[in-house]
Amino acid sequence: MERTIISKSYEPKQVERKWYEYWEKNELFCAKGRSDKDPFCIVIPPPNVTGSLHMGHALNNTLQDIICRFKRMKGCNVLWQPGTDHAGIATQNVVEKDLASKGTDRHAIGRERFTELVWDWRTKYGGVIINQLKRLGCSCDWHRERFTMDEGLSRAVREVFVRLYEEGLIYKGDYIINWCPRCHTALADLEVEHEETESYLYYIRYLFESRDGHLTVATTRPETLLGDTAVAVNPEDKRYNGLSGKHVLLPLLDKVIPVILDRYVDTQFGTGALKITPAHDPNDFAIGNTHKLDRIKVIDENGRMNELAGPYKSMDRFECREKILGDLRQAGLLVKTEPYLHAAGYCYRCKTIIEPLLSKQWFVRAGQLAKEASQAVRDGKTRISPSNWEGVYFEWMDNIKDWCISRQIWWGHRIPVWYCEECEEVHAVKEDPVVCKSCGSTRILQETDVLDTWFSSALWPFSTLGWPDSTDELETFYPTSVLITGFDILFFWVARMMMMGIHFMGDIPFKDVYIHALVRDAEGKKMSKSRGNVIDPLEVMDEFGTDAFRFTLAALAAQGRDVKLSEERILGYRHFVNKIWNAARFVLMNLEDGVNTVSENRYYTLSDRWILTRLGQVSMDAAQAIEDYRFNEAAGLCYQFVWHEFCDWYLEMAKHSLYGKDRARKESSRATIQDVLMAVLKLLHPFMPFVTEEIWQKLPGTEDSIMIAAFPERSDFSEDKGALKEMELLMGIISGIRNIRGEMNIPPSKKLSILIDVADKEGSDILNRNLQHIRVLAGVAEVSVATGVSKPEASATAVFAQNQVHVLLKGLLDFEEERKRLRKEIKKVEKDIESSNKKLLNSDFMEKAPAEIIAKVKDKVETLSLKLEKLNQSFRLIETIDD
RNA sequence: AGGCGGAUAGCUCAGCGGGAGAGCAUCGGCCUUACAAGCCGGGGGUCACGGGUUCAAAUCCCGUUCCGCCUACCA
Repeated sequence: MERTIISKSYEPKQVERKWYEYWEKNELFCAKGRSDKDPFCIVIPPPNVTGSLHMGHALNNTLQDIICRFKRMKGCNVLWQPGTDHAGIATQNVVEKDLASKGTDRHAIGRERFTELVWDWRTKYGGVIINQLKRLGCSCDWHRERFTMDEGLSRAVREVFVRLYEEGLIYKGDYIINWCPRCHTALADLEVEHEETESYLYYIRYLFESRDGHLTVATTRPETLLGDTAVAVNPEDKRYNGLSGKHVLLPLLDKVIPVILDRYVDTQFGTGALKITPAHDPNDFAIGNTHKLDRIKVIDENGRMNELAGPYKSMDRFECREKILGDLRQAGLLVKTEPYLHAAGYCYRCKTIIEPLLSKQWFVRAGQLAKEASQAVRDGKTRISPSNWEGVYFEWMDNIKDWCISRQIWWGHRIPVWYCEECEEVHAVKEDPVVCKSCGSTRILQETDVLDTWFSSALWPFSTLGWPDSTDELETFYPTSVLITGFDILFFWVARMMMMGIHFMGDIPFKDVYIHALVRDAEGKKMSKSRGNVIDPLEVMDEFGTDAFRFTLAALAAQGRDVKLSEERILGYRHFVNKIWNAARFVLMNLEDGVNTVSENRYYTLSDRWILTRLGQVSMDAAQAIEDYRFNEAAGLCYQFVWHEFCDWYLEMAKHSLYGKDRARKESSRATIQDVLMAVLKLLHPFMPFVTEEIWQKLPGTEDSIMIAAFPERSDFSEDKGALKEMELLMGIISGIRNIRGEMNIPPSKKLSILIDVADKEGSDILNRNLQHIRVLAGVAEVSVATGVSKPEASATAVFAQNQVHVLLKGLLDFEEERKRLRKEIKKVEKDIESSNKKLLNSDFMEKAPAEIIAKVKDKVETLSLKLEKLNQSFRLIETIDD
């Protein structure tokens, strides 16, 4: 590797691609099927093949990568299992759109040709998101990349389907489902989005069969009255006493339908009379079942009225609504129309209004599966954090409904069920059959529906590891360590993986689930294309660099809080990246001429001992924060430590040795700043893989990637409490002088003379050993340290602990300024003392507060009182002096 | 409708029982040979409002207001 002085600022673009290729080429992301190391495994939430990297992906995968890189450096055999999801409806939509632009459609070219085209599309574009993840630095084991429709996963899907079918956990049944007339498929309840929609509530008169009166019902969907098979009222509703057994005439069709009683009806809403259309409304369907009503389907799969709609046949559902309203008006049956706001269901893919339709669909019986999945979390086998999501999970699991798994599209796993046309036998089989197993007929037809996309992703944690075969990977990595995902797919995906994993593997799919926040826009809105409020992560990476972007995401990823991304914040962290770059530049410049590493007879200065101690502490704290998924805290610790301790104090103090005449110290210091920098790089690497690798490789003696370096441990650094204490004093004194300089507006070019009145021998030794640091860091020319000196008249004074620093300002001191400054300080200290004293005078506090708190407060008052006394002395001395 | 979360410095947000914090912005002083994407210093907050628990509340509990999200079968 080239070891030259590096440029003044960090240029991410040139660097990122280079190192990613290097990592891949050297197989640093590869996991071992068998290994002595502790296994650590994350399965990626597979992005849709149609996907393009958005903020959600960026956050999700950054967090995963941080943990994976961290665990690798901690010595684990890490498998980050990547792959993509075939995303049935989404992908089919993309290809259909393409066909439409060519003036054709899927029906014209047929199922076989169409799926071929989708596969072609996938080959051509399916890698886009993968490359974007690489851009983000994701350290997935790409050799193991899987696709939910590849051969192995398809085999797993069939195995699961057939076994569930044989166990009676999959069935086909009549049900009212959410139908998207545009996508032409059933949608699960979860795939329906509810949005407040302005509509009208129509009051329609249903005459009694005897024509001696009427009932008025309120509805938002008058067109469905064609399929009405009853009108329901609440049995408790006094207005409708004695209606039991009566019949009414369906308006326009004059069909006789019964009035039924059902407690479901809300007496407060509308007129308290509810029309029942079992074939086109989920609630009506349920009521229809209890009252054994006919189900008359009047709207077809295209959203048009069918032959049962009589005169309205083949009209569009909305067109029909207008026509019916007109006819009702004419017949005098439309009583009134009120504007009405209600939540209408929309297809989550294409935003078409959902039509509840009666149809035959395949279902997974979810009850028992959910119970076990729920229990596993109650037993603590799988922990969900932040823990409030456990409640949400239980709520869902305990009220679960059967899962509609069939979709009427062509792209997906075709349901492995064959119908025999001769004996009407139904077979669910793993291998495509040639003849009917029962009667031997060759006239067998496969089910045309495909499975819900989530069916295959539910198997992801074990299907990707080789199931149903027994493999080393399953043996080593199942259950996986942690699943990291957004809460938006807690039900879609996490819950179902739990059910399937427990059922088929006999064990939970992951030990931890970490639910992170959603990235939102400035108003807290979910970013979405349709809203036009997306910030493109690729553009952000272009502008600020990937490391800055990743660090921003980590720093903002506080548990349980949404991330509202701002460019300013990213800019701030780009500065941080640059700061690291320049710290490295400084180290490299000092290493350049000659000796690089001194391993023996190292001379450790105070600042060396201090920074090494701090490194141990920070490394431990940061590691623990990552382990606990407190990414923002880990990032914050690193930021604070690297910038304000490593750069601002340590490197500045190291200059003394580095620029000094003492050859041995100089070389020793060179070695130590390199050691410290290397530890800092390792600490930061999980967050900022690129810049840390770039610098790492420029340092002497680093032929291997930083990826395989060991993450700093506390035990790597000796803990020197004395160094912490000494530095505290030194920093306090220096800060005191700087504060006076700042407040007095004394430019740094003006060197100061100071007199330090030190409390004890120990302090005086410490300061005397470090006079040079005081000179350089505080801009002091003359300094003397003594005990019990009196304050020179023309001086400004700072008090730290029990020490006083007098800055001599002969002829310079603006006494009024200094009085102001001291008064401010005195006031602050007095206020502090007062509030603490109040506590000490409170007998309840003294009785009930823990001893250590009381001791702390006492100690504080004592220290502050001494400080106050010294400040007052200083103040009195100049109190009456005029300029 | 129910559930969940939020309200802290001008802005974006940490902190969630014992000294009000960060980044950005702002003000003052500095081109001090790693970094002006920088260095040094300062100012700025009845921690939404009202109650309560506690020796002690930004932090826990109840209520109010305003915001956001999720779930839901009021046609």
